[in-house]
Amino acid sequence: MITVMLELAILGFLRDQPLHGYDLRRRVAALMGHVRPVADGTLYPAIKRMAEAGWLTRKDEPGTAAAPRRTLYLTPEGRAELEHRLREPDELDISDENRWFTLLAFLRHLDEPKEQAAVLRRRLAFLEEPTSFFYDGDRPMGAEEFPDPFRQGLLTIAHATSQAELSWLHTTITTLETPQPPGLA
Amino acid sequence: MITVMLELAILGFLRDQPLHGYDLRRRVAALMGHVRPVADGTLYPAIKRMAEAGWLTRKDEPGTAAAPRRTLYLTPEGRAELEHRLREPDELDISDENRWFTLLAFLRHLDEPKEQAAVLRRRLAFLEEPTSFFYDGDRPMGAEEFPDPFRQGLLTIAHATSQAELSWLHTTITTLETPQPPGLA
DNA sequence: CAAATATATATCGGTCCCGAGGTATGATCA
DNA sequence: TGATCATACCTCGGGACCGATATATATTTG
Repeated sequence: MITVMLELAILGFLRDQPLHGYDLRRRVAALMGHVRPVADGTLYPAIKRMAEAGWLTRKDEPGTAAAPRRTLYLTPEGRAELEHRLREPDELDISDENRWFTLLAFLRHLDEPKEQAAVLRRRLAFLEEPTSFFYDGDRPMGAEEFPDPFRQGLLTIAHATSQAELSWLHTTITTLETPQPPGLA
Repeated sequence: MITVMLELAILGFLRDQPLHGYDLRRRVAALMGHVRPVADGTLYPAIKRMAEAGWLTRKDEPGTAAAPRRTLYLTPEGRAELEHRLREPDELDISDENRWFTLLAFLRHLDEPKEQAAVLRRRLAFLEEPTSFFYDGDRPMGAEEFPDPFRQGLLTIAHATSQAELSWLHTTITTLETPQPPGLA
């Protein structure tokens, strides 16, 4: 599960600029450290695996720093992979919440506002499904299942979260789909 | 990581009433299925492990249903373990968000409102720390790190979530700590 | 009547992932 | 000058977890 988020983050950061592993580690920690910490024993094997898949190349740079660095460059294949993963997210559900946030963090790498809006619309469609969250089948999980104030609180918080995201999605999609008058700055 | 949430849920459900494994499975799925699905290969070993730890006992009931049931009963040791875990949550951070919600779902099992409020206060203290979420050390992660509208949206949603929880915590703590006039209802 | 589905419990192989440790150098500080 | 820390990369053992599978019966559906 972490692999999917981590690989997306690596592809996204390397599209911004070439980085060496240690630097990448810092950025990944800043992005998802509080949500899901990533260990060295996960990061470095991921880099190796992705290099073998041809999504990035490694160039040794001895003498640059304290220890020998291996700078990582995104290949055209890696760039294509990133864009594929942004365009065709295969899961948008709650159990993959972290993954959705990671995707959001790199959605700017799809150049077309129309494409960006299309991805947001998919998330919106998912959130608006009555089967999404706190539903069991088609029956909402309400009073009976959550009789005490603490479970009620859980529902309250979940509802507020979902409302916040929905309203953000609506305004952002509108903005993205409003055609920009050409010739302006 | 799932172990902690799952065991808490099992202890909590069994404090309500004895259940057999399949029933427990349904309830666990209803509670955390959308957040984090739990496989059979995780649930049944957990039951076994917890029985060996002395937190629950199993009683075979042949002929009750299609297949032979093994009804699960919480032992006094299991009950003590549950209350210990509710009273002394060792982690309340974001990476353990699911765990916090699971704890909330069973907090009613601490009988004293004062004790319930104490746990909420700890969560409140954590959320109000400036080092909590979207902070890197003591520097808030703001404009520079999240330059595009999508990362801004991430911040917006996270902020709304946190505000919703904070306001709920404040009112609930106040209610819990308001002494009930004796002799009513 | 046959097939499919739901009930019900459990094991096992294999993968994913983390924590700990290993290696090495430059910088900082007492 | 010696200790300690930050930089920098990587491996390995082991535990947690999932998916698949096995088994067996009652009920529903075609």
